[in-house]
Amino acid sequence: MPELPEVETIRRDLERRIVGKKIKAVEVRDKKVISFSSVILSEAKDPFSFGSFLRGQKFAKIERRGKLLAFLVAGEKYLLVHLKMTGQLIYKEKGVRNKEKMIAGGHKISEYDLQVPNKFTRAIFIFADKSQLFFNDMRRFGYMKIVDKKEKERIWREDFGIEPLTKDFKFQDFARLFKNRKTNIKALLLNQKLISGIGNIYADEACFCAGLLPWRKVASLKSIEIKKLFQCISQVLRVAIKNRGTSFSDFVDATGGQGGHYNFLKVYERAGNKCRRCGSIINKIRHAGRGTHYCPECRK
DNA sequence: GTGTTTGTTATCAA
DNA sequence: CTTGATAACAAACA
Repeated sequence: MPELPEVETIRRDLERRIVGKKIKAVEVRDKKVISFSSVILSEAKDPFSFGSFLRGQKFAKIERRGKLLAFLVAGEKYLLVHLKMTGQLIYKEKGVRNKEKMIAGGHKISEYDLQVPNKFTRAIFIFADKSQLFFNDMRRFGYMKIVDKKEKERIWREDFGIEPLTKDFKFQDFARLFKNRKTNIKALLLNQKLISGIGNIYADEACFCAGLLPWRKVASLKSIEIKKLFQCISQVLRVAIKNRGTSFSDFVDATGGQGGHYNFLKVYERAGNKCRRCGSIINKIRHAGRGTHYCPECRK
């Protein structure tokens, strides 16, 4: 599951590799993952394909909001890319076998990740220098969508809450989310309209870091606990980015390599193992329909 | 055949 | 109107 650290890792990987390169061709293997905003469609004089829209253009920069990527193209249009659960963006230079980079690490990575294209490749971008970008998605939840600047900015403004790791991530704004709300900590952290980019892995990790049980009602938190959680979110996300994200099922970075954060996780996917802080056994329950990991002892 | 995995949205309830 | 809780979706794997 690519969350903020994984998507940011991909963004950085791709920015230095594909920005400025001319798009020579686009191969769409699965139309389900492609769409256009209605404004784009109404602007078009003639019906056009995804490929003909992007051909000859360049990605000028790559932005990220939460788990969503936006590739800027000419005419202030954006290609939005959401990887949802199993999406991948894998860049490959001509003649380079990504397979050779896929060494060690080993956490249940599918054999299909070892080579591109594969049967889950939904679209391929071919650049003028013969390098290629593969959009893979086993489950087909992910999407690529062309939108105009206005729509992109509306999404940036309305669909996402506070962006962690930016100057807009201020304690006062974060603490305000806890007022007059009947929900629990984990549901709040997973709500993209309140705070962007946190998914199941880092929600559990942030709660553990703060010594808080994920199902606690947010209204019951003392100011000092909210402060701790606020600091933990930044810390947990920063370290995960530094380690290039967590790979345990499908995530690979933009070169097809695994993230290095798996072995640093404190609770996620560690049920039955000893807590790295206190030595008791990490537990896992189902909360709000999601696997939720916690240490029964490490909490204030 | 069954249960499990989760990001997001749809739907219904309060 | 807002908010919250839950189901549904997708597809592969153990």
